[in-house]
Amino acid sequence: MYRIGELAKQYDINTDTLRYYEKEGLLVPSSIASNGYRIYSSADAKTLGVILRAKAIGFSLSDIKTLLSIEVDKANKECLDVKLVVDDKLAQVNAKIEELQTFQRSLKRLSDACCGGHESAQDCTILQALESESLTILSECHHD
Amino acid sequence: MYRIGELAKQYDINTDTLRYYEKEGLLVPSSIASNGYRIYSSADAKTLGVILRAKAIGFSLSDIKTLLSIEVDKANKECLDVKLVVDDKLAQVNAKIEELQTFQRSLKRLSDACCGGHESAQDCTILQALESESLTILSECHHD
DNA sequence: ATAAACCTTGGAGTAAACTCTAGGGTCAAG
DNA sequence: CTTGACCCTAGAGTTTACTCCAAGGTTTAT
Repeated sequence: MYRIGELAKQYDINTDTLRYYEKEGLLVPSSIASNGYRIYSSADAKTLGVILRAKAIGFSLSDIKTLLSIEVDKANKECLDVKLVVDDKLAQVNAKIEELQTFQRSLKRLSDACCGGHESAQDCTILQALESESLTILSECHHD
Repeated sequence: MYRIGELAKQYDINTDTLRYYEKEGLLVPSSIASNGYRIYSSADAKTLGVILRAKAIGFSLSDIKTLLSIEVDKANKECLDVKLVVDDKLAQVNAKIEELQTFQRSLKRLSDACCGGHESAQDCTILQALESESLTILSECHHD
């Protein structure tokens, strides 16, 4: 049994974070002492471990809430239910990566076209590209 | 010369966005009519074009502000100044991509290890991985 | 004269995941 | 009996880039 400060220290997080997780329904302490203090059981601590690990992998608190709801009703859930959450997240991550790679290509093309020297920025190709309506430097040429 | 609604329509954005850009110091209309209406010049419109293109590439409004401040003082700036902004952004994007690729690998390993079938989630490898303190499934084995 | 369409300001609301503050109660040690 | 460390609640603040709202002034057309 731990008080909020003990649990927070153990997992190196803020006590406010724990109160926040409670408000969000992620981790409700299993009991409240007569003085109003939150009391966390070892099972609560274990759940916190799951939350923190899932967060480290990149799940949002909302994803984690779904995962935990499956966890508590494991017996009546299928592997499929769990895998769907993971695969959905994977699709989101893949989409985000592709979006960023598009930015990356644009930036690289911009950077490569610029001498980056002590010449006046008056004729800088980067500024010209941003001023030009066609953004020729950035457009990928899919035609030959 | 355009009124706020005309300029917004021309670039297919909200008038509130223009007022927001003004508040942020990105695009201040070159004059105000006697009735208090904002009046945008063609130069203002051109600047808005730059802002919107830079945004499409992935620059934040704060990045764009830096870029614009260089732009207005081009003559006294060097290519280097411009390139530094772009390269800095490129480094941020690269870092973000790598972070996401780590998530991607973790998620893929999690997903691949799960049958995803109608079996009970009781023995689901994904849930087991999240419950396990070692996260063995997720850890990359750099040793042989 | 009046309605529609435009403009103004100031301020609130949105998502995400906390973090911090104010003001106060609880508990153990000296 | 008071000091310090801990706990409580409610609510505001953080970041980014807007979007929406209320309450009102202006312009244009009928």
